[in-house]
Amino acid sequence: MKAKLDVVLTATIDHCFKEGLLLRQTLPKYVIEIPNNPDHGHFATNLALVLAKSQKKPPREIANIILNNLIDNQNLIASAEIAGPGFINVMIKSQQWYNILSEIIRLKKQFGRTELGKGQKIVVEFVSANPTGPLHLGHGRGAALGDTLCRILSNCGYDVTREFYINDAGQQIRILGESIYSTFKQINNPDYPFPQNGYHADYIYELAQTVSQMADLDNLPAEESINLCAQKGKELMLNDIKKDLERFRVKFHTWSSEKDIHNNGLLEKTLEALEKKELIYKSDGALWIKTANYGDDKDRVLRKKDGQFTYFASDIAYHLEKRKRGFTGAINLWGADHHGYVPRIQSVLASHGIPENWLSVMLIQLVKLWKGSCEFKMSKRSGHFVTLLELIEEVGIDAARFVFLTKSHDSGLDFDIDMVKKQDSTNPVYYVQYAHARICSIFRKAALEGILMEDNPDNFLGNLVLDEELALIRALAGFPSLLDDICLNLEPHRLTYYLTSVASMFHKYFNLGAKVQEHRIINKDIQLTLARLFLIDGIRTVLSSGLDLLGISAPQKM
RNA sequence: GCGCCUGUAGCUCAGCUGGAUAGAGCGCCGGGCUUCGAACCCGUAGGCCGCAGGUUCGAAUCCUGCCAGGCGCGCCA
Repeated sequence: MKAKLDVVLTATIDHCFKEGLLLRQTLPKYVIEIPNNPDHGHFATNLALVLAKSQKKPPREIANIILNNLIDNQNLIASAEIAGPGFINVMIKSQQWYNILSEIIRLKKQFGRTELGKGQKIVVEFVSANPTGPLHLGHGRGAALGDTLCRILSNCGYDVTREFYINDAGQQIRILGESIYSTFKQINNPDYPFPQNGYHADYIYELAQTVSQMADLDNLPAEESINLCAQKGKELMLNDIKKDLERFRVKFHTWSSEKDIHNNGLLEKTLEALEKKELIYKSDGALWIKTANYGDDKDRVLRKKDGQFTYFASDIAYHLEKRKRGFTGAINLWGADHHGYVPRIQSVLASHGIPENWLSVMLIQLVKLWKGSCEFKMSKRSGHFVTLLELIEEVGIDAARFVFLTKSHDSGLDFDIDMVKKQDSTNPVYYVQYAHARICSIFRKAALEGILMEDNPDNFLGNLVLDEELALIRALAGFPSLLDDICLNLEPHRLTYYLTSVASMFHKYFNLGAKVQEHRIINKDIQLTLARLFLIDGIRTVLSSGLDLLGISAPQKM
């Protein structure tokens, strides 16, 4: 609808240029927005305000010229007026809104699908937890945000690949092996030394139990046992991670392994290519890459003096490989503690002529845990953390996802454990789900009363004349463009606010019937009843689609 | 010291990318079920949008400088 109105405005301005009513110029940026205050119309535009300077006329005068020359071929506009300093407030004809509701009812869950990303192939890398321990709350936030973003991108026509990058090549896997092995040895020998920086936690003990049943750790050479513990521990951990993610309704298409990059020669090939581009050099016995020329603070080491590759080296290979796989765009969801790596990796991409906007990095600020007024410090090494699994067992998947998804990713998140535990019926997710269940219940009631739904809504919708009804239709109409906005700005959290607001409008509307018989959805006037049933059917469709995109269930009863 | 993020109601957070009277949930106080689901609705109280300048018709939003908090600045992973 906004787009249709924009057509009207540009046609009008064009007309004014031709007639010499306005000086010909390129249009400055203006907005068409939905005003907070319903008195300001369905849409408001600042077009006249932004034109004032270059036209050298007062904004209200320009607004007047525009309104006197409106080219409204599609017959959208019911009325339009000038307000305040020069806003143009526009009311759209009710019939236009009925048409949209009719479309929602016809399209059902297809409504809201858009083609914004048509032809674009993007890879979204998220979670990417080290397989050295179970997923904790921070991973949960990344998982919920990444998964929902992927769902919305797919909905909007993007071809999305969900990817988990496994850091399975470094020192931390070695430490995992040592921790498991030492824990095993300590069962019979409490004095057996434990590695410095080792992981102290219950899950290590469980891994030690499992691995010791798979192999005779006591009679193998220590080194061999440690390798085995590392290998098996990693596999078991990764399995757990996959299981937890699936439980959390998060799926991946590809699991990309850092170790593979080392083993399959990709790293060497990448180095050769960098060499050809004269991007690397040797210094102090180490191998360096010139990132400083492309926006980084300084050059970085690829291979250390001791011959080991840095984490950054495989990261470069990984990202350049992603580019080669033909993606038109890439999105990484990283913990905010990795923000220092953004200019680093961007500079490597820049050195290959890859534009900066090819890779978007969403930095997810840390989740801080509180217990009452005390901060609950999490650490894998100390074994002191709250796992994702514990959270979903405590509050349920729907509630957990909703909490993560109501926060913007770049704002830190304080999570009070005690609050979360009691967030059963006070969690806002139930508010949205309740609206859906309530609508389903009304349809059950209607069926009991023998009301038969008609196929074609168009003969009935004209009965919807209450402000609340028209406001609801307008809110539903904004669903597709909201989803597009979310894709363009990478802001999945906005969907939760939208759904909460639609649910709120519905609950208010429903409650009108408590006081006034005629305002009930099922009432004595069958024509009106059918119209209202069509309306709430449309609401149900949008709520259900929206909840799907959040990975949250839309219950028929609760 | 440098860089990124944050600072909005008692608490947790939104604020549609510069718009008109700044919002929600929770919490507090009060009201509403003999008929469509009270997991709901209605009302009251609660704000120097961290502070100070600047940009303009117009600033929570953009710019500069401070203040406070978080996180990073390795030939660690």
